[in-house]
Amino acid sequence: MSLHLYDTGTRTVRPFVPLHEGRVGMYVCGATPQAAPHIGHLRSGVIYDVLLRWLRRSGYEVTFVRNITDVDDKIIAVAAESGVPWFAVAEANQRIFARGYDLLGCLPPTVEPRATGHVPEMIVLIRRLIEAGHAYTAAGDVYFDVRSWADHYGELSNQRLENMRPAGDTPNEDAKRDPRDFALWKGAKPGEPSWETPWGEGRPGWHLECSAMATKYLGPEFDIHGGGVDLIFPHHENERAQSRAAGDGFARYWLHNGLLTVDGVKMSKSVGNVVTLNDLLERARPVEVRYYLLSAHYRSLMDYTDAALAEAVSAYQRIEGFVTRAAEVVGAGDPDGEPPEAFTAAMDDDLGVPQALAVLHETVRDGNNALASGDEAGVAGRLAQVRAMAGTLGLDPLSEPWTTSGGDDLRPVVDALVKVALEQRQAARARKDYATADEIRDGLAAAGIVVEDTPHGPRWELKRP
RNA sequence: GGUGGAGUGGCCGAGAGGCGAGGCAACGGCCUGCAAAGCCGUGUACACGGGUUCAAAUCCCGUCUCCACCUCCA
Repeated sequence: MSLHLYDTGTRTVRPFVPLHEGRVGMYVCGATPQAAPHIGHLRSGVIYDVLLRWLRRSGYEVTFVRNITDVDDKIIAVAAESGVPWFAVAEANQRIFARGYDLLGCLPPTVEPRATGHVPEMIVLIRRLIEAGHAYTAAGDVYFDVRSWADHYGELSNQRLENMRPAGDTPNEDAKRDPRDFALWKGAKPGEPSWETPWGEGRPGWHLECSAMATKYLGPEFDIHGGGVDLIFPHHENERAQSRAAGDGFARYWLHNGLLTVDGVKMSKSVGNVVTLNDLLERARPVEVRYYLLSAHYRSLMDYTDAALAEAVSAYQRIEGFVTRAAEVVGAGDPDGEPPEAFTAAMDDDLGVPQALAVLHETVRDGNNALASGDEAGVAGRLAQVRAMAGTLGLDPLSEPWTTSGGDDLRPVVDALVKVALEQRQAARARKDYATADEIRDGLAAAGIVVEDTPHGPRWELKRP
């Protein structure tokens, strides 16, 4: 079976066939950096990172575009409140987003375009829409005329025009031909950032930028467009309307990830239940947070609790424990081996990461059995499979960025010291002086070193916080 | 009112007509001087009520509860 993906546009899982053989163009709606990211944003980042890795592993050359909406109403509002320029608000928060993605092991996009850098492309798109009769100017703004596209408007979100409420995206509602028309371009207001256009000074409407940037970097028609389910309407519906009304094919597959709630409620500032990456990092390492964010299917609603995160930590450490012990016996081996067929089948089935993780855990169990029975060929085989699977998900304990942790240079030094102590402990054990043996182990434990006895002799690890 | 989704064992969480995904926790056992890690075993799980079927968590009808979106959203 080849890759199948759920497409919001058709509301079915269908075979993925790229527009150009061997190549994939993928656009994901990234951040509006009006504030620091919460874990919902990061879940989205990790999900599309896994899709990117899986596409590449499947042999596609992927162009991955993730935008930054660096000017919008909220950024302007935050700027006004805090007395900081709007671009400083966007820039500062953008950096925190980038750090969060990096910390969780997300590969960088091919290009990360910003709305403010693409005003010329937006102007061209607006002109095309006006010429085609799908947009008009009114009261200094430019609007998309939804009734001129009535046969198609609502196709993505499966809604009918007559059931839609007014857009309410401008103080000039009366100037619109239809209350459901949405702004392509907003006329300048005093004190707000603006750019010059043939229709006057102003700034982009929210949806226009994504159409302009996606087609600039991926062409008029491209393969995948992703984002959170909350973007289906109006954002993606409007993007689709603009681009298709202008004559572009636009996205062929629409993917939407489920949201992440906290104690059953969507995160929002007004509820005061926003959980940030830093909150999670007090309870788990970044790779464990990543494992947690992948533990539910990408389209499922996920409810965050501290207990669920703690379970993910234990589950990940089971994988890590096997990989570490196996590598000590047979060496790290090749990180890019072939994953088992069941894993590939799970991933091909609309990115069935939870099932893929089940295959991974089963392989870990087999590997642990091989380890216990001294079957080194078995260990090496399982280790290669586990690393291939984990690596595909960005979770391989022996691959970047999870290998290098602080103080690694000191590891050989500590190892030599611990070995001396362990030799003394072994000697004590040999003469059945268990009081002394346990004293040595307790002493090491107090220094943060955990000792385990294995068939191959004692081994040690730094105790995890 | 419109649209979409969810309810699965103590917990998380897949699956979508027929062998009990997987993990976490718990209990029993094995291994161990003890421990840790690991392994083996232990569960009459599918919101409720009907129906279809040889067979339903899965399909159909009805009901309840919850969530999201319907122009701020990932």
